[in-house]
Amino acid sequence: MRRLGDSVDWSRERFTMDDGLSRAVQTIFKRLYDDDLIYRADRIINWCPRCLTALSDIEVDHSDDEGELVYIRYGDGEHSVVVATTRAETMLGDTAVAVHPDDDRYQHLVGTTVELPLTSRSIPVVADEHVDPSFGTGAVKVTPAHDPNDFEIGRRHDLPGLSIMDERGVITAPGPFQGLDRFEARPAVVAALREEGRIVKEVRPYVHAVGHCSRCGTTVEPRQSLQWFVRVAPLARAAGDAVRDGRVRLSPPEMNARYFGWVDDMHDWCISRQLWWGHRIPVFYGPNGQVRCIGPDETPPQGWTQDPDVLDTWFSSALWPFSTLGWPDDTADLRAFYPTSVLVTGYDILFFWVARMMMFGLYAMRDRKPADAVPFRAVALHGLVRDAYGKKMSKSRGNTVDPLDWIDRFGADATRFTLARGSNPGSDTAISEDWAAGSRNFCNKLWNATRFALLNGAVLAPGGRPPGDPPHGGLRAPHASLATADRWILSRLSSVIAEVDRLLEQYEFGKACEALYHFAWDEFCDWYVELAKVPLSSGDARAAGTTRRVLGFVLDQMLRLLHPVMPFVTDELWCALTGEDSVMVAAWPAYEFSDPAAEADVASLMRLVTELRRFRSDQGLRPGQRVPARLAGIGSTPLSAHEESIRALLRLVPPGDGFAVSAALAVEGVTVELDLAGTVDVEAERKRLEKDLAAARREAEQASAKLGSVSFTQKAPSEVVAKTRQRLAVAEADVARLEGRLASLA
RNA sequence: GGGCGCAUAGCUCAGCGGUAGAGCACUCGCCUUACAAGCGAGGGGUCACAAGUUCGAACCUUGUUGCGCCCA
Repeated sequence: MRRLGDSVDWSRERFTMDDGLSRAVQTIFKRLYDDDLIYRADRIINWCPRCLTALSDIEVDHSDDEGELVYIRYGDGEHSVVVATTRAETMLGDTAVAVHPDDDRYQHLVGTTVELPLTSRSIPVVADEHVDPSFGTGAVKVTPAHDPNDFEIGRRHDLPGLSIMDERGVITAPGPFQGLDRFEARPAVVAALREEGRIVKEVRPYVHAVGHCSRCGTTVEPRQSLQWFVRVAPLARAAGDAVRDGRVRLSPPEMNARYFGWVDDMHDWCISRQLWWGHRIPVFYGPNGQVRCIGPDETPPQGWTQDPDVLDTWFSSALWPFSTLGWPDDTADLRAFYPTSVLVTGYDILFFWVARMMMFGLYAMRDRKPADAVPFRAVALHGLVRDAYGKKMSKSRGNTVDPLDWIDRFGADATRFTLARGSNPGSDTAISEDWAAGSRNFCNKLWNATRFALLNGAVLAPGGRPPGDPPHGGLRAPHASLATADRWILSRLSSVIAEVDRLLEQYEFGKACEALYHFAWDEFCDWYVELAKVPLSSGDARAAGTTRRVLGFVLDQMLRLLHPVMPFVTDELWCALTGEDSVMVAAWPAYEFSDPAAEADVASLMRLVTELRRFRSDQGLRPGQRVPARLAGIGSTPLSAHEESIRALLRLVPPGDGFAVSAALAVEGVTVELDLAGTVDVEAERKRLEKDLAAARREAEQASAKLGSVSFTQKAPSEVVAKTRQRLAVAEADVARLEGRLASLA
């Protein structure tokens, strides 16, 4: 972060295990406990037999794995039922068989008992609506101590839970399987059942979803145990409401659906972990079975013992927006900075972290007015960084990027700009060395542009004021001494400032970068700088002076705009340009100026120049070769003031003695007559004209087809119709001109 | 199994009712005095498929196919 130039207040670095944060954890735990929002209960939880700890729902990763589906017959003859299972060993803990109440196949069994194989037990058959009659045989084994759904069925039917496995996944049920690991017990149980002729069918491999510990990958084992929970219903509702009523804005808004889907249907949060690392649960047990939650300023009675479990790390992380500001004390920081303005984070932890910060923030600050209780007013969710082909980066794939390596090779600015440029809200970012190289090239471009400006005496008005007058306040109307090109670039600058402002406001960093990139490279460097060379070398001191001021001003503003995404180069260049201390403390651009006429004129100039360049290129003329030319009719066009610029950009020299027109092009109302010393490549020119003619004809056809439709002219908005008419007129004129030119070539 | 999203140029992505765009890659020509990590020009797309709505659809609706993500 430091090397990327992140401007953060390092003095506020915090760790969730710091004293202050621990105090916040204890405080909120006690409040929740006293409000009956934290409870301890015997529940089925996700258990990792390797980490030996409970896991919350979101710490379990599901994947489709190959397993087996085994059909087992319970009971005999009339009194038998076949159940299907992927975890055969759990049958040792079955305490019922369940069927759907409307399932005719099993009506006669409901209320009776069947014999459970391999044990000497008989278990009841119960009817439960949650059984899916279409899955397997429609009858399911019920293992309340080892399956969450079965646990619920057990609760509804008052079935006992029979625990047959210890915390390491080793069978504890007395008998031949005792002491076997769950994965050893599974085939052993199946073999024993087969021996007894109870296996009806075996499907192998059977692909089904299996939960894995997100920390170590071990297959999760549902386990009934005593754990601590947060009763989330009221907290989650408040967290959902804050987004629903607009107090917190998610960006992009498409994330709302996901967020609501989560908070509106959240299971109670299992917060106890059987790990040695973390905040310990502040609950103490007395010698006579007393239980008491101890607050941060209390001391537990002598001889009491603390609960051995620790809290889920997301519990303390959920307090981050206020625990870092000194809460529970009413500190100046808390008053000044809570609610925070915007949380920038990846969408992958919207649930882990964002939803929980919302719940705890709203709960902890519930004494404030609702608008100020939220932990942040906006959440800007960005995507994940992926490789050049959009694939997830992973060590095993070997497609990871070390940012420090890129910083060494391409520079911090290029690395940072690449990341910012690829950032579109809510979607992932593909990055590659090609992009980083492109960003580095852009840094070089800025460097060279600034070099050019300084070499040519670019200057800034005192205080970085814009060129032209009046010098202060309001919409500035540049002085009449400004050239069209100057007014054009200033007008464009103003538009870009407004656009970048708008985009940054919406966290559209990629689009903001793109806008700046094109302005800086295509408009400023490729056109303005080239146009500026004319007055700078003209010997007209006044014109040169104006150009120097505009050059300086635009560069100054541009570097300020680029500074957030390219901090180092822009600071270096800006200081060199302005002689000030740092662009970091310079004001954000707010320049406003609009000159549509200048924009139109320069657009016309660009079209003319581009067309002539195309001609030169097609004719195989070297870029540096000077060609005598006459710009006939330019006097009556808006380009009349720009003949010198046009000549400079196109290397056209005035016609001398013996000037002989060998080619003439009509563009933008000007007929450019060129003397190519008689060496016109007729074939190339014919090809060029034929291509243009085909395009013009296609254009004319499209437009006239539209206009020929009565429903179009009647129903389409009049401005669209007018525009189409104009398109047709232009296209037809082009067709006529090109046909004429082609005829004259023959 | 449920929900959400995406299919646009070789690659990565913008555009989201009115003439298909960018960066990179590619082709050609250039040491044109800020920049060869550059300059100029160019080629390349029935906007996944099929119906529908509309004067008009890459864009709206429905379905199909293929991918991705989240949750069971």
